[in-house]
Amino acid sequence: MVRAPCCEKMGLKKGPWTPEEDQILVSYIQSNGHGNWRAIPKLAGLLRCGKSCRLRWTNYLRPDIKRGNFTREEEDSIIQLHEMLGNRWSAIAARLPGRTDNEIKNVWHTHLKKRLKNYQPPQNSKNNNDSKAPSTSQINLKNSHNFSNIQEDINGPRSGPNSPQRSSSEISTVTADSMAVTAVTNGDQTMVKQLDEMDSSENFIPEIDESFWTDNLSTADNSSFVMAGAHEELQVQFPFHAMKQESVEMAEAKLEDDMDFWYNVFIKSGDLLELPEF
DNA sequence: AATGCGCCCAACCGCCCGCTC
DNA sequence: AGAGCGGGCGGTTGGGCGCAT
Repeated sequence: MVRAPCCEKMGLKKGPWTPEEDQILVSYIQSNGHGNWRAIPKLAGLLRCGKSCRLRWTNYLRPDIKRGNFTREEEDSIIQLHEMLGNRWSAIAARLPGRTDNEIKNVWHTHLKKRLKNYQPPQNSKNNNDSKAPSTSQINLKNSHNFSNIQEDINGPRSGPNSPQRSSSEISTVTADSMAVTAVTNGDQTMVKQLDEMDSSENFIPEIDESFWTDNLSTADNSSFVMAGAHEELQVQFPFHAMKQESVEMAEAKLEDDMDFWYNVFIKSGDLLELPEF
């Protein structure tokens, strides 16, 4: 099947959007939502193709988009996520609330590739395909920057003006001997399985399969949420709402504020764990 | 002041995938 | 089963801008 090129948009406008067009699109979507992108231009009275409308909305007009320069922490996260996910920009964007795949792609090509160029990899890197990138085991996301970001994301303001404040949220971390456990919930139910409660003589790696996510993320029973330990490998933390690839507000509404889950994904160096899609 | 050059980023293009009929 | 369609994704483009000469 050969799809007709988007040249059915003959006579339709291309190029930069004007403020007037933006206004029309925003007000239409705000009052009607976007059901069928292809139908939107007609219904809204825009001389654009539906695809152009969708891109304009998702990359620029969406209210939950975080504008402005990327922080160093965000850039570090992108580098790390790119290491894990490759050029899957949408997957990376899903883990960086408020940032779009297009934006991340641009930042990667304009800034981050240069940054990595200056990085001298250790000799005999086993991965010669991208020898300029740091190896997984050389980056530890679990640093103060990331935790301050997490705290900020939960308590605002970066989650957006409409996000509920969670003054009682807290993050607990326990680290010892390169093992760590982290859990975040709202309210007083912070559940941290202390390392000393685990059998630290073993490398405690949870069995993570499809049922792990559904069993643990869909329940309001925090106590059943199993946090994982890891040995010397990298730890990556993702917000639950980001995993769901939805806006903070949407995800929070869906969860009905039952809880926030931040969880660790432990990845063996060179043995990447594919994150489940929700 | 004029010109050239490189960078940035919004927008586009083409392809793929999943759903519906 | 497969055609048709909408939506999503990654790669690419080109206009605007700032800086250097």
